[in-house]
Amino acid sequence: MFTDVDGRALADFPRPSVAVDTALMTVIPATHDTLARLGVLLVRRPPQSVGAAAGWALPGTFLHEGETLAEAVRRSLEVKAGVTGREPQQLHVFDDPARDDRGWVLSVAHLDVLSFVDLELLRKPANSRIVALPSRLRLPYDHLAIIDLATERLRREYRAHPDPRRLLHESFTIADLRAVHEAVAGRELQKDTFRRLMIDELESLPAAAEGRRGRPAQLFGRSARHAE
Amino acid sequence: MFTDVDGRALADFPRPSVAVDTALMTVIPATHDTLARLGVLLVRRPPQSVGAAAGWALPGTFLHEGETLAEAVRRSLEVKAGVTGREPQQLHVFDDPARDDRGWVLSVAHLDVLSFVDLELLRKPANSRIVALPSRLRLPYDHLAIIDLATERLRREYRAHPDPRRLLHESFTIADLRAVHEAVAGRELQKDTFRRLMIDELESLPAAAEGRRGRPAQLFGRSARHAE
DNA sequence: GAAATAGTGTCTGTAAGACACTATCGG
DNA sequence: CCGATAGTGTCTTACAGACACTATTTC
Repeated sequence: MFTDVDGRALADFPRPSVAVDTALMTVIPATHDTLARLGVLLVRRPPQSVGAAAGWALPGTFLHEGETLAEAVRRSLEVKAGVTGREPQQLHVFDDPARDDRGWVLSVAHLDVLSFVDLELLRKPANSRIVALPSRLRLPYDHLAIIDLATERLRREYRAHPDPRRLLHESFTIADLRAVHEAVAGRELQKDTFRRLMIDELESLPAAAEGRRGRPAQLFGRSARHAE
Repeated sequence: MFTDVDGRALADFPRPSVAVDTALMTVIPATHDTLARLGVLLVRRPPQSVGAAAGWALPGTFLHEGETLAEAVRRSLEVKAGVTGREPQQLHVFDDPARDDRGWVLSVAHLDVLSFVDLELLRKPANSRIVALPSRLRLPYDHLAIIDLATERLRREYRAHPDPRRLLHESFTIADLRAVHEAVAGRELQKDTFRRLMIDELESLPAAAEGRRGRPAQLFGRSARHAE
């Protein structure tokens, strides 16, 4: 039986193509009649794609030589959507040998997060769109599974700490923070419980929010201890 | 500037070698003067290894064509240690382009778990050893980081559920279960709290443990609801 | 009975969930 | 004053941690 050995020349083995696919998530702000919601960036698939209908997909690319996965993720976001990613995080390797009919392609799924404002300022509208989740769109390959993994990961991150991915700016009210967390969680969070859970990791600033109805809210920033 | 496109021929891109490395974890039973401890399987590195001293390492192999990562993990355990793995689980992809001086090699780290008895019955003693953790051994590549990731993952799995990786047989006492959980956690767990945490997911069997000192303990099995 | 281990009663502190109340703004 | 939003007091429930007690076996 044939078994490989560490010392054997690497060139003797057929090698897979390695791709990255990224769920670039954001929180779509509330409008007058909808709450804030989680969203994901999709890019237009090139029409010359073989074996699959043109349409929308997560941004992805093949890993280049001498490149790390995180660099490939940032490059694919830059090239496909004009967006600069921040901290791509690995989710899972999809490895079904038959998952891509163009050949043997492993895909390393990633999560990255960007604020809606940054995303809208950077992205190329002709090539990309942001869809609210959950979406009824049909996506190719394992892209729906990637979005589910990304959502789950993000929810866990946001469960016990204030805006760990920094979707908000330096100062914000607890109501702002709660709206973001509710969008990520996909459900309403009780205001008193939420406040008590987060307050320990926030630092109150010597200012209050202006230009809103009702009692002005205290502004907060991330406390030094938890700002990382 | 050169940018790849999905439809471009895959063969045009240089491809990395893809390896798997596995932390095959077990719980080393208690002896008369030591508590049960977490252990990991190491295999002897082939002497012809280039660029690194021969010694001990996690079992690993290169991914073969048409193979899934989990299959490669099982094959590497079989070939390198004579052991049949069960449910390899991905931990992380190590992707530093310079991490392996033999060339461009990505490594997908995995975790698998096997009971000590099964492991000792199967493994080839000349090629492999089981070391208790934490270990002071120097290991090549990212293998120490893999072991840390594996330990952390296993600890989370064992925090709130009875023996999810089935290191114990069908029936066991709560003391047996606690010994395993203490080995995984790396610290003592209080017996009353532990019992109350686990009891809901256990089913008491119509038998008691025999051949031990003191009051015989109730035997339990996994309750149907939580057996998965 | 003594030693050893199994199993339980119960107190305390913490924290989530829930509800209702008070506080402070614009108009 | 009213409407609106911010922020808090407090009750209930659950549960982890801790301690001490009872229970049942072997020797």
